[in-house]
Amino acid sequence: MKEKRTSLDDIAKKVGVSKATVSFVLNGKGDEFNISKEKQALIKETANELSYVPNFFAKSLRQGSTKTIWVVLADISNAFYAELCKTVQEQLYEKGYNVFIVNTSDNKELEQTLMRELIQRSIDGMIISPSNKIDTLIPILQETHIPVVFADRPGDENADFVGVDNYKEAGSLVHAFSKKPKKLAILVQSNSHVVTLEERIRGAKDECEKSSIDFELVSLSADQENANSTISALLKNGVDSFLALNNVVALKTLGGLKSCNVQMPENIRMISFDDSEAFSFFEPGISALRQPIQEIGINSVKRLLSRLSETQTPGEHFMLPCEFIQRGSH
Amino acid sequence: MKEKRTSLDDIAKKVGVSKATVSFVLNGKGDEFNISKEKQALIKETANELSYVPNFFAKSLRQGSTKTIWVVLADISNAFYAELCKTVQEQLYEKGYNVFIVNTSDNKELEQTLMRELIQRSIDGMIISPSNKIDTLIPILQETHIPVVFADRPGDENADFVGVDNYKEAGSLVHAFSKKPKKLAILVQSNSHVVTLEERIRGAKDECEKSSIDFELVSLSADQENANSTISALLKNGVDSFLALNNVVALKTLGGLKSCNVQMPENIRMISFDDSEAFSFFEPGISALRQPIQEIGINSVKRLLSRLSETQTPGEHFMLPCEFIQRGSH
DNA sequence: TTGAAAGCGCTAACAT
DNA sequence: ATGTTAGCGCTTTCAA
Repeated sequence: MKEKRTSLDDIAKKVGVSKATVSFVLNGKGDEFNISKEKQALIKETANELSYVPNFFAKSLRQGSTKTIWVVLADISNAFYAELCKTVQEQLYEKGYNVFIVNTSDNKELEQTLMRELIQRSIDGMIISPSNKIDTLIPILQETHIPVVFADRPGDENADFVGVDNYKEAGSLVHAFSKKPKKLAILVQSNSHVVTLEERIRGAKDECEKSSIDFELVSLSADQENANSTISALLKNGVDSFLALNNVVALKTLGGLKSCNVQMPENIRMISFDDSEAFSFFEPGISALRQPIQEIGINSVKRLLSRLSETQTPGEHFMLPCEFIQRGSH
Repeated sequence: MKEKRTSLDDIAKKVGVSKATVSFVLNGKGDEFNISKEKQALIKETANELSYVPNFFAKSLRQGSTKTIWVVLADISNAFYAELCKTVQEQLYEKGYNVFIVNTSDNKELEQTLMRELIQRSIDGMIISPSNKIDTLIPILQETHIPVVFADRPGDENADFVGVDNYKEAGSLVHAFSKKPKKLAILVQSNSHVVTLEERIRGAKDECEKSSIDFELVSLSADQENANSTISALLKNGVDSFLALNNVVALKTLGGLKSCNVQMPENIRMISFDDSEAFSFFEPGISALRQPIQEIGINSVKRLLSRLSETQTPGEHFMLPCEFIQRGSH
C-alpha cells in the first residue's frame, strides 16, 4: 500500500545529479547557483512526473521553523468564538501563515496536553482563549519562548491580552434600561465558571449595590422547561428587568419570557450581554451589547505579529469598547 | 533568545549514558530493556530538570506517522459547521488523535494550498467539506493515499461521503405545509453556489413541477433592507408559502416577513431547511428541517477510522435522514 | 557549475 | 543491561 513518497533522492537518481542540485532548483535557487537552464527544466519536469511533494517534517527538522499559528478555543460552536477565529484565520492567511484551530471543548486536561504539543511542534505562535485557570497554563507556557496572545479571556499580568472590560461593560448595562429596574434578575448558565462571566457578574452586582437596585443572581438550567419555570417564578417575585450575561442565556431567557406571555418593553424589559444575529428579528428586537469581535481578532493578530518580530516587549492588555445596540426590549 | 531546546543528547551527556537509553526510558520502555530502576529515575529526573520536550518533527520524520487529523471546512462561523467540527473533535480526541480545524473561508485557492500541505505533513487523515468543485481536488487527493471522508458536501463517486439527501429532503418539504401553497417562494442567498444548495433547489423545483405547484426561485440580498422589499414584493405577488433553503436565508426571510406584519401561519406559512437554536423562541416557532449534524460527525469519524485500518474498501455514501421539527410557522 | 557530506533530533536493530 | 550506529529527508557549507 504505502508506496513510499518520492524523495529528493529519487529525483536526483533519475536525473543523474545530486540531491543538493535538486534541492537548489526546487527551491528556486537554481539561477543563484548557476545551474544550467536545461538541467533545471529537466529536474522540475521529473519532480512533477514523480509528483514530488517535499516532506514537511524533514524540512522543519532541518530549518527549525514552521509558518504555523495555532488558535486554541474553548468552544467553537459558540458564535462568538466562531466569528473570532474566522477573523483571525483570514488575517493570518494574508500574512502567509497556516492557521490551525483547536477546539478544547472546555476540557482542561486536553488544553494542557495541547500546550505540550505546542512546544513539541515548535509552532511560531498561538492565540488562545483558555478554559483553564491561568496558573496551570503559565508555567507550561514559560518553558517555551513562543509568543502567545490571550483573546477574550485574559492570561496573567505579563501576558498579552485583547478583549473587553467585562466588569465595566456589565456594570453599565445595569443603567441601560429605559426604566430603572424595580428588581433586576442577573442571569447566567448553571455550569459555567469562566473568568469573563465572573467579571460580568461582579460588574453588574457592584453597580446594583452602588445604585441601590434590588437584584437577584439566577442560574438558568440548561433544560428549557426548567428555565421557563425559573423565569415565571422571578416574574411572580416582582422582577421587571432581565440582564442575560451571554448569548446562550439570553435565548433561554427569551424563551422563558415568551412562555409567560409578557409585555415587552412596557411591563418587562430585557438586555443581553452579547449580540446575536437573530435578535433583530424578534418582536420587539432584543437590545444587546455587541462585543467588537472582529476588532478583537484583528488586534490579537496584530499583537502576535509584532511579538513575532521584536521579542522582548512586556505584555500589554488591550481593552476594546463594546457597542450597545438599542432594539426595543429594554 | 533562542536558547536551544534540550535534546535527548543533552540528557544523555549529563547522565552519562547513551541517547538510546534515554530514549527508551522516556518512552516507557525502560523495563522492557532491563534498565536499572535507579538509572531510570535519574534519567527522568534530569529530563525534568532540563525541561526536556521531545521534538515532534524529528519523531515524525523517524516514524513516518503523526496522530493527526485535519478537519477542513468552508465556514466555521456557520452554526452547522461549528457543531459538526465540535462533534468530530470530541470523537477523535477519545481515540487519541490530535485534530486541527482549518477554515478555508470558502477560499478555493487556500483550499488547494491546504491540500498540498496535507500531503507534505503526512497527516493520518482528513474530513472535509469542500468549497471547490471536486474535480480540482480529486487529482491532488489521489496523489496521496491518505484517507479522506467528505462530510456534508460530497466528493466524487469513489470517495467516502456522509451527509443528507438534499434533493429528496427539499422535495419533501414542499409537501410539509399545512395548506397546499398557492404560490411558493423558494429562497436562497444571492451569492452561494454550493452543491448542497443546488441540490435543494433542484429537489424543491422538481417536486413543485410534479405536483403542479406554482413557484418562484428567489435570491435574497445580503442586505436586510433589500431582502425586506423582495419579500414584500413576493407577498403582493400572491406568494403565501416560503421555503428558505438554509438557516441564513431563513433568518433573513423571517425578518422580511416580520417587517410586512403578516399573520403566520393563518395567511402566510414558512419552513426552513436547517434548524436554528433561536427558531423555537419566535412567535410562532419556525418549523424547520433538522439535519442530523451530530450523526454526520459521528459517522464521518467512524468511516475515517475504518479507512485508517483497512485500506482498500471502495468509497461509500452514507445518507442520513433529517427530522422535520413542527413548530407553528408552517 | 556541480557534488559530497555533515547534521537537524530521534528510534530501533544490532552489538556487546 | 547498555552502547553504537544507521538512517528518516532535507538544507547548506565546503570542496572540486
